Amino acid sequence: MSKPVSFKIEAKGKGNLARAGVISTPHGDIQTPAYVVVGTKASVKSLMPEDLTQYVGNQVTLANTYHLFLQPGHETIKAAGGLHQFAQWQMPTMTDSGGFQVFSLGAAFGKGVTKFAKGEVDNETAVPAKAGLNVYSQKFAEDHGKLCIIDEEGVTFTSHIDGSMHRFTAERSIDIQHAIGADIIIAFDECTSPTADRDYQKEAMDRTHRWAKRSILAHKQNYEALKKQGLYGVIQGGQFLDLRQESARALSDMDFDGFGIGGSFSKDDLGDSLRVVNEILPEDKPRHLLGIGEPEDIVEGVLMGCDTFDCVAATRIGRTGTIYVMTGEFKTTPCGTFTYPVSKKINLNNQKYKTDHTVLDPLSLGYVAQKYTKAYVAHLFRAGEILGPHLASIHNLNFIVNFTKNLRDQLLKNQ
RNA sequence: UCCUCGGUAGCUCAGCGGUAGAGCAGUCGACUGUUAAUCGAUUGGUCGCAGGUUCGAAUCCUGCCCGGGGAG
Repeated sequence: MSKPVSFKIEAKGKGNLARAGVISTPHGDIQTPAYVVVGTKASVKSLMPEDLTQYVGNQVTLANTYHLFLQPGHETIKAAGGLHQFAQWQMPTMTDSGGFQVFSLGAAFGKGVTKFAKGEVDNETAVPAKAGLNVYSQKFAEDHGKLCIIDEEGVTFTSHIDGSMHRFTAERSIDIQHAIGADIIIAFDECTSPTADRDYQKEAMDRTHRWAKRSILAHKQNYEALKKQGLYGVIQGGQFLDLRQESARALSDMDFDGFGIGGSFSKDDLGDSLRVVNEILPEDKPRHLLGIGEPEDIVEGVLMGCDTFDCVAATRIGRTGTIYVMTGEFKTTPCGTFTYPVSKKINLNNQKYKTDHTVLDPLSLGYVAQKYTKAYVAHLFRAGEILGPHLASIHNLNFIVNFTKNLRDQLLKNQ
């Protein structure tokens, strides 16, 4: 039986691990390197799927198992004919397993910790743990300091929506992802905190490996799903390179269709973490870097052998008025493989943009970037008009999708 | 004309004897497998005016000015 998800390399970087390729899925091909747009609740916040195809230009979209399980429920999506049909996502799709919520509702809950260690944890910008929570979840959070608890078998969550209790195991996550029906599904893992020590990273990694084996078994028991969906296993190990390598070796021996590289990183050695992993992973399978996606991180990721990237940054910062703009400068990577445009983030809420009648980004070819002015979009944000977040999100996604595509083009051209 | 309620930050208001606070707006910041149209920080005021009582008044008293409501 041929695999529903396969990967073919078209070009490689010289003196590094970069590669351009094609991931084939039942809903079409993904030309890599590629940026994966995040639509957690089967919705890219504020965008229609038509906006994606017309103005963003992404090839693949990712939803979240935990969120869709809680709302509207995976059975509802299955009854609708699957995620593509339900959300009108007419392109390849992925679902994340819920492993990130083990982190965001667990170790990171209310602490302002992100999966990226950047020096000290800034408690001042931490999201209040109980912000907007229902009384049941508040009680759970008071008792446990978080909304999810891990054990060997899986994870017990209290819903952040209504406080109801739920249990995720490797098998359960796979079952739910089968019902949702994305082309690429991801084994249930534990996204660890960068504040966790080595002992804990090792413990969590080993547990994730055990869950990985169980995920494969669960997947292979569903023949229908096996024909339509590819399964990725997730590398862990945190900031510890030897653990990363151990994780890569363990996962390489398992029958996955591709790999996610997850967990926490330190800003300084993201590249090293990816390199040591991708040197070990089988070359003929796609590698997805989970949740990383600032422009320079993507350059680093591609250079170190990653094929796809998803990140909420573009839509999250866009929704509150920050956009990527190109500076007009270019940088070339030390190996000479890539020359990429230097970008910066500007906050349209700043006073100076009230009267800036230049377009969002004169250097971009994006429709929104060329069509609408900073003064106009700044006005929309001040006025609380929903069109502001909408346009800024489209702009940022278009920027980062093309930024990533440009790296692919360079690999093909320099072949 | 009388009665009554009120006049505190740009706006809406809290404070009612120990020299002022909140929300919003304004200004700035953060955001990396979305608990996020979110979160954080921060600039604004001789408390309508003039007297008085008091060690001390936004707070009590008197007068005046301005606004809402009522009576005639």
